[in-house]
Amino acid sequence: MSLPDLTFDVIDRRILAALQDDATLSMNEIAARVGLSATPCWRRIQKLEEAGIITKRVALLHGPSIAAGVSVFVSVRTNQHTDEWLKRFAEVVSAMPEVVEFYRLSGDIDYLLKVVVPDIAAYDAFYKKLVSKIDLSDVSSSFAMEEIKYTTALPLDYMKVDKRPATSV
Amino acid sequence: MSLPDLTFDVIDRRILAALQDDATLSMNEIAARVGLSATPCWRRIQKLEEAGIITKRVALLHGPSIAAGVSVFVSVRTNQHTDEWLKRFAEVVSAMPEVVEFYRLSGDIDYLLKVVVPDIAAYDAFYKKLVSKIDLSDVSSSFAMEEIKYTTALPLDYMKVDKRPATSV
DNA sequence: GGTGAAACGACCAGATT
DNA sequence: AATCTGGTCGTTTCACC
Repeated sequence: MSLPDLTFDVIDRRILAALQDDATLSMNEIAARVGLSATPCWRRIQKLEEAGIITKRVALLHGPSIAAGVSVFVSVRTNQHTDEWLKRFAEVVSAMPEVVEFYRLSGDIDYLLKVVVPDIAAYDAFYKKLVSKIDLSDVSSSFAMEEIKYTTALPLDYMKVDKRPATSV
Repeated sequence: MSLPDLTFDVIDRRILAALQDDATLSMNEIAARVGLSATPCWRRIQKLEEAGIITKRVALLHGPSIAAGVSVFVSVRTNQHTDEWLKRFAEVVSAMPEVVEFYRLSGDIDYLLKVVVPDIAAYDAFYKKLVSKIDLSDVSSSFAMEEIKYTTALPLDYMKVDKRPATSV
């Protein structure tokens, strides 16, 4: 789903950058940071939310502290390709809380899952649960030995920015 | 980095669940939801932040609207394994804003990157930039055709929970 | 753990540049 | 469009029970 094509200016981009990094900033802090006063800044943020550009605000947790410190990437290949099977597969997998990301891919791997568990034993249990629920022809797992980078901040560098006297959003 | 082992009770878990899902909830809303009044609830959240369990609060954006709608998974195999090379690799890749996740893996693939770009052409440019910066023996890319699930919410199901008196409802 | 209250920030309206 | 001012309302935060 792609939304109505909007145009942004530099200020909008700065606002998004700030909020992507820290959603606890007060209106005054954001306003100061982007070079605006509080009110127009607030209005812009309202619009960005209404337009669905800002989708939600969430707290991020430290995995290891809550027994969710091990990430596993699961590659799935299948020979089943009916709509029926696919629908069920998507539902079953999406419902599992350990699965934090789930994509259909191009290339020789059909699906990729990112799974978060406390340890290898728990992954084994997860794996068994998974394969018991659906028929998968080929599943292969890789453990993340090290998380070198993880960010929820999308690159804003590709945003088309209107140089205009700010008729934005 | 794993933090001092704390014990949680059911209330803490509920608080984390709420905040993982929606960080805009007011103290009163959270308090009501977890069965507590605002102040003790606020104190718990303070502690969870101080302890580093809650790491940050961020806004999530709608990728397609900001020209960041295409995810690519990049598998890297290398024969270089010196600390020197590795350090440089980690630095160079981490500094690229298109790279939103970056792991060292077990198994036959050494590194996995999740890269976000606006389109295939931009990925091609990214790829060229990447390989120009560091020597990589084997790089293979898969495009996400469909994002079936993406959540920043870690599973709380594995948290060890103290059944202690701890609470009144 | 709870209560009450002061301090603060969000939100909105009106007037102005 | 942006800014400023003012005022209300809800929230956060803290001293105290």
